[in-house]
Amino acid sequence: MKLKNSFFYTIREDIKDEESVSGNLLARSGMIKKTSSGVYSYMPLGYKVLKNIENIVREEMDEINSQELLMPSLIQEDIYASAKRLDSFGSSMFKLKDRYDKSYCLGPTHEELFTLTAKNMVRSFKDLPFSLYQIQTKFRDEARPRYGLIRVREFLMKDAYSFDKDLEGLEVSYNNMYNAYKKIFTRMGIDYRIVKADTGAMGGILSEEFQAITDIGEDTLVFCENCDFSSNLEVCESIVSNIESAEKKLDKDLIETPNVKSIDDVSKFLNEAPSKLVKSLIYNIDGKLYLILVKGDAEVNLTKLSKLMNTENISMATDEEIYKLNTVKGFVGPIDINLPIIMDNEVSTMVNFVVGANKKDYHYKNVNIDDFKADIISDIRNVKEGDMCPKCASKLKFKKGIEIGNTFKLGTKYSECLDLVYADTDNTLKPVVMGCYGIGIGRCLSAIVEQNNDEKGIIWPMNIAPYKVAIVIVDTNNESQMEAANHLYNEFRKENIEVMLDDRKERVGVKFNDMDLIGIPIRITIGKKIDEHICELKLRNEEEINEISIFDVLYKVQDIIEEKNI
RNA sequence: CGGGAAGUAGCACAACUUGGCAGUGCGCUUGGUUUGGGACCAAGAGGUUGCAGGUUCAAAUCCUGUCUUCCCGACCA
Repeated sequence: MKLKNSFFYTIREDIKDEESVSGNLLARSGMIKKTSSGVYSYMPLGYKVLKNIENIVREEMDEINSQELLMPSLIQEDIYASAKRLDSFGSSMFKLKDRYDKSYCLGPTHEELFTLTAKNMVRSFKDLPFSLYQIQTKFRDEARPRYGLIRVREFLMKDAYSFDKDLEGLEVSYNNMYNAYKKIFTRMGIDYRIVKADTGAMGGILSEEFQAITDIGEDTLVFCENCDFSSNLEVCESIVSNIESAEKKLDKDLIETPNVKSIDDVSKFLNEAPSKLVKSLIYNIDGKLYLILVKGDAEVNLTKLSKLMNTENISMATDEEIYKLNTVKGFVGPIDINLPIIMDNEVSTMVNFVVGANKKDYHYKNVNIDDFKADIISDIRNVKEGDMCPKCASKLKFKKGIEIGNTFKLGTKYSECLDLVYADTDNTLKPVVMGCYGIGIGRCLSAIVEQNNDEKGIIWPMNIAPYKVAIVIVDTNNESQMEAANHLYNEFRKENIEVMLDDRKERVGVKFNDMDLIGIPIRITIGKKIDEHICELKLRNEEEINEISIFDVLYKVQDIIEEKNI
């Protein structure tokens, strides 16, 4: 592409509306443009990057014999009713009506449609296994879009689905996909980790997430310092350690704690560590109130609580609901309260602890678990950094990540709901065993930028860059420079090397800064020394500038591209 | 959905408190001087101050409503 006479712009100052590094750099480099909250256009340069990402995905999907197709975005709403997902997606589904008042939605995910599609073909065990995928726009009405392309309401997703006759088959398909994903993210140059995750609205047997490591990540990931254990915080099992050995005091003490409400306040007021207190929270679980107990320095894990109680309908009790109970907000405790109690298993290791007295301005000291009755005792807390690894008992540490891919062993959830069955060798009808596998294309793009940038702009990995080479002409009025640059440009094009020719009538500093901002990996500068057949070669991620003969440039560039391509 | 902030030229912002010609920097146009890391001088173009209503002789400024965007939280594959 020749920059003169093309659609190309950059923005010099920070964009007020884009706080995240990736969102800001992508907007400033003229790659994306927001049209409304969580909805973006890809400009020519950004679209080239997007296609490069898509192509890596396509190549690796082809490699494992997954076939591409394309489904609609406009979908009759009742398709989602069959697997009871109208509720689980609920308000995050974009809904609309046609002129006959029939209900449609913009598809948030496509398990149902793919399952129905498979029914067109699957009759017998001989038709299995196979896998299908698409790269298509998904719509989710996010409560709060943020961080540029990372959490958006309309986004490109690669979603793949595998169809097998049994769990052994699924295991093979799943592993194929899993390995393909590893190759895909490695080729994109993303620093990622794989963690165990919640199956959420997808349902099924197993979920693993591919997480790009970055500080603005919305997920907290748990790793072991010693072994290969990894998990998303929301499903990470907590191990009970540090059983307190002090002797139990027989009598609890009622103590006055005027206006001392939060764990922090109580801890300071009594000069006791938060780990000597028990946090009492009232939750509304499926319409019924429960008292939840965790150690003072622990957090309740809603995913675990939700699984334990087998419902997604969980929220903190409202002030109104608490007001009706025989307790006072800020002084809630397990003693003499008329609520079923769900206690975290770590609380059972505590002795002589502090709880609210269900009475304004009072707490109990020296309380022990014999002083009340817990109805359910289970792991309902988040692990903390430094806690014991569930696998090897070493210490756990945290990192932040962006979920860029997710793989699910779905099992037969959808095939049973939608009657996708096959005749087995014994002529009995069995449900097809499915897996589903997603990659957020736009999120990959953002994650790459989050991980690859400096104060000057984006540093694209070779495989992703919109153009691999930028030829910068120092003086566009100089005929020999123009001629040499154009000649080189044509040479590159002949060799199918994606090249950008900066032939704009700008000062050279402007061109250098623009090429740095948009992150082109290789820069060739054609300047004064062109009369001696010398030009300059500089890599975006290195400081050094090398003078080389114009006749060697093509081969040198080919070498660099080959070396950096994965 | 709860809390906070903000909407003024393509971008970033000032003027608002105390109502009185709509401003600055970058970018853009023209001319000139420059020319290897975001040049300089001069002259210009560009605005329904988010939108609607109200108060007033007069509203970017005060009042009411509304829309939009961002941040923290809730929610979320």
